[in-house]
Formats: sequence, C-alpha cells, structure tokens
Amino acid sequence: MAKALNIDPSTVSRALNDKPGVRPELRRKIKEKAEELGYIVSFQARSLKTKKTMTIGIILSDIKNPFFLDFLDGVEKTLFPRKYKILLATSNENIQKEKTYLTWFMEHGVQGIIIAPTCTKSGKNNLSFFRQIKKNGIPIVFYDRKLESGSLEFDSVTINNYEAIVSAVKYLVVEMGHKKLGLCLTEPLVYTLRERFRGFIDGCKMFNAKYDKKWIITLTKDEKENMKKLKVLFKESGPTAVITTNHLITQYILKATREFNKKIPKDISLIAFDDNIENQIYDPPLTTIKQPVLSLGKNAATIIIGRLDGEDYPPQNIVLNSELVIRNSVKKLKNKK
Amino acid sequence: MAKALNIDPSTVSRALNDKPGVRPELRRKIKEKAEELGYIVSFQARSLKTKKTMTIGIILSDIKNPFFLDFLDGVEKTLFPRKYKILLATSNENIQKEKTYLTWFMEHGVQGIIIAPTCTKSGKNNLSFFRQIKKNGIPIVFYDRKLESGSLEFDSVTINNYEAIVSAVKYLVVEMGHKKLGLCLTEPLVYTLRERFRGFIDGCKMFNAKYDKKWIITLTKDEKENMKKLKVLFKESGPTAVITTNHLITQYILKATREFNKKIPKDISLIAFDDNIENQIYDPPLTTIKQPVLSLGKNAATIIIGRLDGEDYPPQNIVLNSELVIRNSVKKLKNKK
DNA sequence: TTGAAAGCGCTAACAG
DNA sequence: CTGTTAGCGCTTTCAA
Repeated sequence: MAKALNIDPSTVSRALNDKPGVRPELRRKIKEKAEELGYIVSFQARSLKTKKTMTIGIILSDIKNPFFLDFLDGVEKTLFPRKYKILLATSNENIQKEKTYLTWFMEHGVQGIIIAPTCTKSGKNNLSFFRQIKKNGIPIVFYDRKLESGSLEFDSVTINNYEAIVSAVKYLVVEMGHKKLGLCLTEPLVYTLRERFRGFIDGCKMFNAKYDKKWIITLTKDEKENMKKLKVLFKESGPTAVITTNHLITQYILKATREFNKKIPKDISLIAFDDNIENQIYDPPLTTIKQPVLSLGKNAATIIIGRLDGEDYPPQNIVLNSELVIRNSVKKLKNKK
Repeated sequence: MAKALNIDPSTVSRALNDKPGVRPELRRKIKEKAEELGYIVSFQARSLKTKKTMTIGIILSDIKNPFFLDFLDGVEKTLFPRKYKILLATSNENIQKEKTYLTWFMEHGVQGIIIAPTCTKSGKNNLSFFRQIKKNGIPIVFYDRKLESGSLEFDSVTINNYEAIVSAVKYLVVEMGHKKLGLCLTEPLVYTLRERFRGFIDGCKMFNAKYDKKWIITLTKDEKENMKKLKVLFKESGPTAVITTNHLITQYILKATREFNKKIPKDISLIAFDDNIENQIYDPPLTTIKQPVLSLGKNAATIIIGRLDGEDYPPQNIVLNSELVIRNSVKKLKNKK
C-alpha cells in the first residue's frame, strides 16, 4: 500500500490502527494518504496474524420461515456496532448440509457460531462435530432449539415451548370450554417441536382435554397429502380447536379452512404459533403464541460477544418467555357436558 | 498442521487440493491423517496467496421485508454448489450504513457484491463508491433496483416495474370499470418505486382514469400518521381502487380497512404488490402483482458467478417479468357514466 | 519515534 | 515425486 509514502509498513499499521508511538503529524499524513488512495486493509492478512476475522457464522434451519427475518434483525443490530460481520448459511433441515457449512465456517475462521441445529427424522445430529468445534475454541450458541444432551456443554437461547403450549391448552379448555384438541407439526421433530408436542400431551392430561392420535398431524412438503391429512380436523367428530406450531403450518390450516369451506372460529378454533403481522391482520385476527424473536436474536449475539470478550462461566441456557396474544380465532363453547 | 507427518507443507497442500504430482499412496496417507486430526485449511492464509476468498457480499435494503427471504433463497441455492459463501448485510435504507458495509466487504475481500442500492430522500446514493469498487476489480450486481445513471456501467436484475403497474391500472380501469385510483408508496423513493409511480401516472393517463394527488400516499414508519393518511382512501369522494407497492404497505392498508370498518372489495378494491402466501390466503384472496423473487436471486447470483468465471461482455440489465395474479380483491364496477 | 525482521498458514515456482 | 524457497499483506517484537 502506501509504501508510496516511502515509509515502513509497520509505521503505517501503527498509524492507521491508532496505536501509540507515531508522531501526530506523521499519523495525520498517513491517514490522509490512505484516504486519498482509497486504501482498504486486508482482513485476510491481518487475521492471519491476529486470529481475529471479525466474522460470526449464522445457520438458519429453513430460510423460508419469516421467523428468521426478525431473528436476523436482532442479531445484526447487536453485531453491527461491534463490527462483527455475518456469514450466513441455511441447513434446510439437512444435517449433511449443516456440517458442510460448519466446516466452511471453520475454514473461514469465524469467531463464533450461532445455529438452530437440525436433526434427521431418526434424531441424529451433529453433536460430535459441535464438540470438536468448541474444542477448537470457537464458541457456539444454539438458538430456537438445543441439543438436550448438550445443554451442559453449550450456550443456548430458546423459548419456553413446553409452557407456551400448556397455557394455550389451558386457555382453550379452561377459559373457552374446548374439550377436543388437535395439534399440527412438521418433520423433523427437532427439540422445539418435541417440547411443544410434550406440552400438548401434558396439557391435555392436566386439563382433561381429549386428543386423538389422528388429531396430531405431521405435515410434510407434499401439499396435496397435507390437505388430505387436514381433512380430519373438519369432521363432525373432529377436534373443536387446533394449535399450530409454526408459520407455515398456520398457512396450511388457513388454506384448508378455505378449501373445505369452513370458517374460523365458527367451525374450528385456532391458536397459531408466531405473531406475524399477517396473523394479526387476518380475518378474524388470530389468537397467537408470540415468541420474542427479535430478543432471541439479540440474546444469541450478546452471548457470543460475551464469550469473545472472554467471559468464562458455565454454559448458559437462556429461556425467554412467549406470550399468548388473545384475538378472535377461538370460539367460546358452552359447557354443555 | 500435519507436519506431524514429517513432510513438507507444500506436499500436503498438493495432496489435499488434488493437485497432480503426489504419489497416490502418499496422498491417501496425508488425507487420512488430515481426517484423523480434523484438519481444516485456513482460507485466510490461502486467500492471501490465491486472492480468492470464495465469499460474496449481499446487501439487503430492509431486513424486515419477506421479499428478501425468497431472494436469499435463490441466491443461496445458486451459490452453494459453487462453494461461494454469503456475507450478509442490511443497509436499512441508509446510505451511510450501506457504505460502511461495502467498506467492510472490501476489507474482507469479497469477490463480488449483490446489492439493492438505497438512496436518501433527496436522491443521493453511493454511485461513486460503487465505481471505485468496480475499478478494484470486484463485480457488482444491482438487484430489485438500479441506479439509472449507472445502467451502462453495472449489471442489474430488476423486474418490469413500470409495465407491471400499467397493466394493473389497465386491469382496474378497462376490465373492472374503475375510474378513480389511489397508490401507496414508502420513502425513500428508490428506483423501483419511482418506476412504479411512473407506471401509475402514465397508466392513468393512458386509460383515462382519474387520480388525485391526495390519493398518492407516501407512508412512513409512524403508524399513527399512516392511519391518518390512509383515511382519505375511504372517503365517499375517494378512489374506488388502490394499488400498493410493497408488502408492508399492503399490511397497513388491510389494517386500516379493518380499523375503519370497511370491506375489500366492497368498499375499496385492492391490488397488492408481491404474491406472498398471506395475500393468497387472506379473505378475500388478494389480486397481486407477483414478482419472480426466487428467480431474481438466482439471476443475480448467476451473473456474479459468470463475472468471476471471467465472462467479459458489457453490463447486462436483466428485466424479469412480473405477473398479475387475479383473485377477489377487486370489485367489478358497472359502467354507469 | 521509526525501521528492520520475523512470521501468521498457505500456495506456486523452482530445484533436486 | 518431493523438498526448498519465497512471498501474499499485515502486525508485532526488537533494535536503532
């Protein structure tokens, strides 16, 4: 670079990085010249020496979920002022792809990784690779989901999925008089969904609601198949209320409702996961379980930054609270036994 | 690294990178050892030599717009097989922040930049900086928007915004008998919106529709203010149909409709920009202008890859076609003169 | 206060 | 086929 100034690179480095030991006048001159030449340091070169790339790797599990927009927003807001940059990846719920990206992240020297870890249908995940990464000194934060077996080893930020569904069930049963409940999930059954599932089962037991195996529906990417599966919800003998567990499922249910010419909440009541603006605007406005998504992102990024600043305490498992936002998609049933 | 094998690093490099000139047996041994040790190359070091970081910088203009999910999906799908990684940034429609990220991208040695360039209210943009970047040999692709003054210098992928609105106007006027039209925009008035605005004005002239300055509404982040502004749409003397120009605006209109206790399309007809699933599911399903967003992302990434592969032709300005998807949010008016 | 020298981990050119 | 050498652009001792 500005060896056009006929001085040693080390001096330039000191000047530009505001390190002590440069005559103010010279420093000014160097900075001016740098500006003039449009000089830009090479992080490649710098980080080779300093081991700091100032990048954080983020892995989404499914880039199509609007959940991630708010999440990324939270992460970016936190990272930007600290000058950390985001290397973005998506696993598409595929552990092989996840591993590929993790490897790439390591190759690129990310200083931390924020990830919603996926798993296979049979429950396999990349735990051993996460361990290896951690052993290499790269902090990892799980968000949205975590690996149960890794709770004591890794930081995580999740929401109270279990309690969220339990209180949704409680609301349906105790306050609104529903007795027959359904639940919709997707595969793979990652941590988050397992927790929600558990909350549903336990909630039903706690409050004496009835659920049928058939009313717990697992949707796939096959839309036709899904519509067929959803039919059961609208049968005379079907559930009177249904809970969804993510954005896409909610859309499917709404679509099915329309297709089968049913109305919410007249024909079926609905509690939707995620408080997207569409859910608020829908007719009728949907009762939702609102996750603090932005906060999730901010917390995940904050933990990483803390670790990079050398904070050294045992793994944190932060659990944020969700909130039941009551609108008009649940009908009040008379308690005719 | 595997100087644990007691051989020279250059040999290791050759072996691992499948370069010719290594005894198969030795190569195998090296690869095995690398696997065993969990060896991971350093791109920092490699790229210092090769000048290839295998990263592409992507700048979004507003991370909250679901438009970008599909876009990113398209980009990622194209980049992943080529092993290019995504460095993600968002300008939040702030040219200063945009410039900061551009600088960071250069520091990190991105090999290409894909950006929806923003501008100030008064129309200022980072053109001169884009020029400087290009002069440094980094290809830039504008997507969604472009800088008119830079069309001959830079690659771009946009949609036919002007024609899209013209045909929406045509549909409203010629097919559905509307005579009084409104339009909703946001600031800053970037290229895309200017084009849509132009399409609206020209369309109204072409098909003899009436529009009033008051019916062209520019929304801000102040929600209360927005609601006030939107009132005019629902006046007796107001427009009979309105066209929105992005996702968020559509939500505002739907919200306003609900708040003012009006119905679509009975009280006002609506054509919404972007064919999000929510718009399809809404009651009534909305007539929309559908952008090929995924394709936008794929095209942008494809151009960048082409440039990196050394393709050297004049700047391309790809224009993709949008499509008017007709549903039930526009009422057919009788042609009583 | 500045320069000289070494080295971060890798690859490429040249020898052997 | 393999090792030696040099150097990518920067930062960090150590000397001057």
